[in-house]
Amino acid sequence: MSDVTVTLPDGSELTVPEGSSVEDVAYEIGPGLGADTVAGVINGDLADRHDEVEDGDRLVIVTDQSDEYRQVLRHSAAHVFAQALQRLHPEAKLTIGPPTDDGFYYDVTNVDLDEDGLEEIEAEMEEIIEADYDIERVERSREDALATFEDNEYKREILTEEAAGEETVSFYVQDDWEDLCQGPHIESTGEIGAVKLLNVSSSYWRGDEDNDTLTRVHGTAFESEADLEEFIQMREEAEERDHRKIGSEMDLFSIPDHSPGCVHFHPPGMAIRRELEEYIRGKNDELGYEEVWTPELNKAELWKPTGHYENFTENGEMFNWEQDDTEYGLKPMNCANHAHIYDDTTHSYRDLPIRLSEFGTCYRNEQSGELSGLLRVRGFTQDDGHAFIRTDQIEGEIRDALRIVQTIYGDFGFDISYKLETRGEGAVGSEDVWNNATDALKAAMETESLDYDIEDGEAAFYGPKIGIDVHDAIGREWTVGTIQLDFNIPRELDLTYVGEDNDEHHPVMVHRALLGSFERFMGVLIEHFKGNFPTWLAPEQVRILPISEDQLGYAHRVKNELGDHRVEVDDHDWTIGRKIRAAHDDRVPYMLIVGGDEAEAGTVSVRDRFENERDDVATDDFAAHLETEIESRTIEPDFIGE
RNA sequence: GCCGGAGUAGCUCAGCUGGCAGAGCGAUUCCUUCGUAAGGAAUAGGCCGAGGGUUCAAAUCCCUCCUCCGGCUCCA
Repeated sequence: MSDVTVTLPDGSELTVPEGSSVEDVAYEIGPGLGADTVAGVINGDLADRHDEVEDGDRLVIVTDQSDEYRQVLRHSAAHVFAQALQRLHPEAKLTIGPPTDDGFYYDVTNVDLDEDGLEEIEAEMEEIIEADYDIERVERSREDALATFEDNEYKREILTEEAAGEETVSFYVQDDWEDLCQGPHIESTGEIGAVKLLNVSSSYWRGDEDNDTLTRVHGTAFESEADLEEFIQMREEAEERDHRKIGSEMDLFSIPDHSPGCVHFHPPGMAIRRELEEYIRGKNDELGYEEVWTPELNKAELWKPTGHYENFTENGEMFNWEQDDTEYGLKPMNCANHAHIYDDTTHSYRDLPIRLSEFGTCYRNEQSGELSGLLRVRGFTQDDGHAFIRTDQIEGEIRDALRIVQTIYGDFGFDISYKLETRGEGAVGSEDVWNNATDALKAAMETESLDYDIEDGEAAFYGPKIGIDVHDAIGREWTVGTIQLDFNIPRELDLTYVGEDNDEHHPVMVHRALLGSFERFMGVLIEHFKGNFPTWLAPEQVRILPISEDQLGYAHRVKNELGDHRVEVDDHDWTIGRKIRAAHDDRVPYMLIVGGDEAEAGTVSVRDRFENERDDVATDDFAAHLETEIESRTIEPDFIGE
């Protein structure tokens, strides 16, 4: 018998007899590890402990101490769910049930489920766990499996497509129940310490909206009840972070029923938006952008040459209508208008780059089910900008944009990730042109030493895109800023500049939005800070709290001394304790408490939202600090303890 | 758009086996003038998301629509 050699995580190699399983290798390493083996990771993919290793494989042994263990446990929990479901609803058809980052789901059909039904199933799951059934892997012929799923077209499809060409397929059996599955799984149902079914929603078979609608049940599982408790608590905290809740508590914005997907900014929310606008204006100035403004309402023909019209009307995404025998529309993007401004005069190669920026309000008729607070809306204002450049200016232009993006997200303390979206269906322009543009973006990111994921086929129709992604409170990923490189629209619109050679050339367009849209950015910003905005952004930066009515006059004098900032005097007929409580609830960074002593001494007593306090502060000192703190965009109030 | 859930006072919610629309917080007024996370009392506030139906009687049951929430699909 010949041997095979596998590479272990520490880089060492181990030679084992051919036909050895993951578990055999583990025993070879040590009997303790062998006994603890739950599964393996072969060349990056989870594998059953009985799976054979092949020569050259990279192997990681998974025990109940491994990061992957929870994934295996949750996959088994999905099986326990499916078994419980079929005990209570034998007619239910199973499709797929994988683990996810924070739990598992199972897509089922032919059964009606609601929240009450979930409780019943959860109770049944507890019994299955209590019974501690062994989970065993059984190999069966594909023919046999097909016969088993005579009336389950989904499992049959998996067998005829994914498992095409396989002689045998694996089933996992627990008690009298089994499921077609590649595994791996834990040894017995009793290993699951805690399960919870979270909600019932829906999905499409294979994620395609032309396919059948399935019922998706989300759940989660942990090694212990304590871990589950922690998870539930984290979810509750995430709910507290929800920008819709905070937005209403802080009176930042509303999205009334009469304007679905269109945000009404209230004065406190607009204060934040204005700060963001001024901040970005500053960045655009640094980058050499000139601000313009273009209208939302245009004739539909504006978007026809570029392909925007076709792209945005295909799925009804553009608001457009006939009026006086002419078709009009609301702009879904700003580039066509900016291209017009560029094209309105002639340009020399010496003039380039020409950079136009606009806080441009766009409208897109997003599907009703997609709307979500500030994060997905129908009317939004991009901090948009288009640079018209020569090909020799591409690298510098993209790198400048990437650098400023890093500064900006650093200023807010955001964790961001980059992605590169490449040419997809419906793209305009030749593949060569796209490859050049994509390579240019890659080169710029690599020069800047940025890590990025590639998302094939996800780009806009006119050019490849760098997306800057951040997470919301419940872990959903949203693209905020973007940088896109476009060789196509300048050709389609025949935009030109006169080169050194006295010939006309097409410029290259860089489309970029640093924050993305003010709406989405504010949504993630609210969740990021949980409403506790840095002083420079806080709608109310300082609240002055007089101890009694006698100090109202002094309180207003202090307000005047603080200059042009967002300062309020609390003139309620409340006790000081109540005023402090209210200021904390309103997330005001600084409270200045003024009583008789302060009025006499000309001082203030400072309290910040962390409950730090300092008495007998000269008003000037606080005013000077406030100025500096706002100027430097400090994330947390730091007058006390600096 | 699809599947499921939900819409009651400014906010959070109770009432929903049909029978006079409720609470807490907030707001207003009065008392209190207070020293570091909610002082006391009183008052006001509602087309029970909209429209239709069943019924002697509908917040409650049925239908249609609107909006929101969670997924899916799609995107800044």
